[in-house]
Amino acid sequence: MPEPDTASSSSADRTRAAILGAARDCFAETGYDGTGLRAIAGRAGANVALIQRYFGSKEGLFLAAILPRLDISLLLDGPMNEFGARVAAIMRMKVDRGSDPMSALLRALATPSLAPSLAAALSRQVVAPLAARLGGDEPQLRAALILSHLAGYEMMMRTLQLPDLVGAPARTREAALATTLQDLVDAE
Amino acid sequence: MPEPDTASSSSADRTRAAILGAARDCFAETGYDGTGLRAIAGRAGANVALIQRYFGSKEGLFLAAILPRLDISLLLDGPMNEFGARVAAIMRMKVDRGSDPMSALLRALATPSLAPSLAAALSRQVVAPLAARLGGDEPQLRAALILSHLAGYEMMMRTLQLPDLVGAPARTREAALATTLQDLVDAE
DNA sequence: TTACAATGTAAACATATGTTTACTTTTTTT
DNA sequence: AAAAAAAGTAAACATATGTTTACATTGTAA
Repeated sequence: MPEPDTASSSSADRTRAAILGAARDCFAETGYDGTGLRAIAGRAGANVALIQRYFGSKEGLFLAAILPRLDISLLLDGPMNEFGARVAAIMRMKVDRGSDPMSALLRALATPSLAPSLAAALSRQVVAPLAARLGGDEPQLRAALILSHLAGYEMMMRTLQLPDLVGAPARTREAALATTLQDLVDAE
Repeated sequence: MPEPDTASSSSADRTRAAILGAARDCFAETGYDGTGLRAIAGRAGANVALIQRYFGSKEGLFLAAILPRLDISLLLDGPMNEFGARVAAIMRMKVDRGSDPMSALLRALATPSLAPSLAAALSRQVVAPLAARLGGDEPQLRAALILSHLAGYEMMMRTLQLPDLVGAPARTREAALATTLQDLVDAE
């Protein structure tokens, strides 16, 4: 019984990983409801039934593909008095490649059946680590508001592509984003 | 050929209105993808085929039900130096009844096919009127950021019900929301 | 009352969905 | 090499979807 949990190995692990990767791409591009299991399987070069075998259900696949990638350590890597500018810069770099977990998660926020799982994961993996780096009062609330602002910003920028936002000068837009985020970090 | 465009009248206008109302409720509760036309028709006490007759398609019904209700004049009714507090208060009152266009629209932001229509409507009916009341530089951008923040806030509060947000003291939460919004209004 | 258009109804259509079943091929173990 | 487990495949299942068609009912005008 070989059990290479994290490392990769023969066949099963390869297709498992291929399915996970294809799922991340599809969910990010067309959302949770808009993605069919056959599209994922086709993209992964695997059979549809293998999704059920390895992940139990569509929801199980989504959670397995997205939740482990919810990591904000990159955003927290540095002094917190530069948090706003740092996050704004990282957001700019991620605009091109839309297959990341952030896009997939944003598009899944509107799916009621996923809400409980996503809320718990965001609270534990995003809000909690961020709040731990915040001083002042109500760090959890302020961390949640930072997440809210980023979620709204990314949704308007990527999913909706609101012209008033995407059409604004990049420097001005990023400066405004950085200011709002930093204000939430520095709130008394 | 009676054509009572805005006013109401016999039969056809009544069921038309019933379908619109039921659509608003359903879309707000279960989202765009999660709502079936049969659910709307049943709630309206009408036949499914009438939806096609009166609104052409599911997308046509959604747009007809939501877009005309996108009105922020209530938020703009008052001095702009109290904008943040005013909006925060209004948001609190709307938490209970979730059948309003805002909930429906939030849940539809993730549906790619609706994005172009929604972006145009939000830009024209929300961002533009708000920007017209803002002084300073880049009023359009700042208006779009205000909308983004509200969208993220409402999504985390209602759809996701993020515990760090809904569990925070109401007064503190609303004060923080008001501050962020007012800062965007007053930005230099 | 007879025509005609408006309104409403029931059923079928075509398709897509997530999931399951039965089976074949490949790999590993004995 | 024979047996057993693992991995992969193809097809069916049950259901739900948006949409369309053909038909019945109602209301109105001639």
